Amino acid sequence: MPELPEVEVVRRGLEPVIPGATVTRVEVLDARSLKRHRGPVEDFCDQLQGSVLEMPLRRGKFLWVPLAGTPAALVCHLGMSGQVLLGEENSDFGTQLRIRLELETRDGSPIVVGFVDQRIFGSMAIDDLAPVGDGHPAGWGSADTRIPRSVAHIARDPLDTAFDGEAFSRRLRAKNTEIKRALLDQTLISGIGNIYADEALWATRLHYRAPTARLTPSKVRELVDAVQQVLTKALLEGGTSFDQQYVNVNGQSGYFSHSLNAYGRAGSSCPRCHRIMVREPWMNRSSHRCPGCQRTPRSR
DNA sequence: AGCGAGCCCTGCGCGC
DNA sequence: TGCGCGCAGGGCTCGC
Repeated sequence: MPELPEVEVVRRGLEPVIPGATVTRVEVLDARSLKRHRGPVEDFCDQLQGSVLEMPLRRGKFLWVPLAGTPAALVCHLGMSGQVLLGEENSDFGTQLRIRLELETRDGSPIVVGFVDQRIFGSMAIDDLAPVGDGHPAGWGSADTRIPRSVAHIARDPLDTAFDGEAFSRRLRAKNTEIKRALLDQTLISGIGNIYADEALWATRLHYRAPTARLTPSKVRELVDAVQQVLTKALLEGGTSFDQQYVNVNGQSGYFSHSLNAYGRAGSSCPRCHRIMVREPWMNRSSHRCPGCQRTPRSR
């Protein structure tokens, strides 16, 4: 479940059960899901085993859970197809289960966390926590001002209370690149992926190749507003799911796919101007736009 | 600095 | 039925 709303849905699902829980057993079924863990599999297991978990935090698409009384956290990225599922001792998480954690919650009940990942682009890791530079909470979820080393380069996301829209605008307009590239640059603004980039660009009538240097401050403000709106709405609807691949911690799909205006709508008419929308190859992926209201920018 | 390509992977739906 | 192809919501590294 890759973009910000989907990851936040997962974080919220973990919120009621994770804080205060003790890890009683760690099972790594596929070591490839630890590719970002610096160290051997045993080291990951040993560090987690017996740890008490704190409130999960999220910045952009990264999720982490500080380990109580230590300067370390369990870091999780879902990649393209990762899921974090809650279950019981006898729950069947299927053949794509990569990591299994048995916990005892703070009220003493047993619970199992399954990390399921079809494509194994996602990962779990134990990583060191270091203070963020600005003194604000490091992410969404708790007041903790420490961030995992491997997440420190990720910019604050547009739903973060410490997100600085003016600073983003300045950095964006100073760049010599195209707007969709910039929206997907997680070191500039985080949490946005292919779906919500296409949605925000449609909402503001911008072509994905529009040069960032030509955007006015007010256009950037409009774009940031659109991004915040689409992420917030998607979150309220439980995220975007096209299939069983993208689900919350209970395996349920979100409803936002019904609200998409651009992504996946090639061949359908634009909800605004009724021209037929197109899908175009872009950066080994796809971009969706309306040829009527998102005109090709003049060449530089 | 920015960009394109390639890589990490599995599985689905499609056309032949 | 089977095969090959293109496709999929991410991120990182490399060489130019």
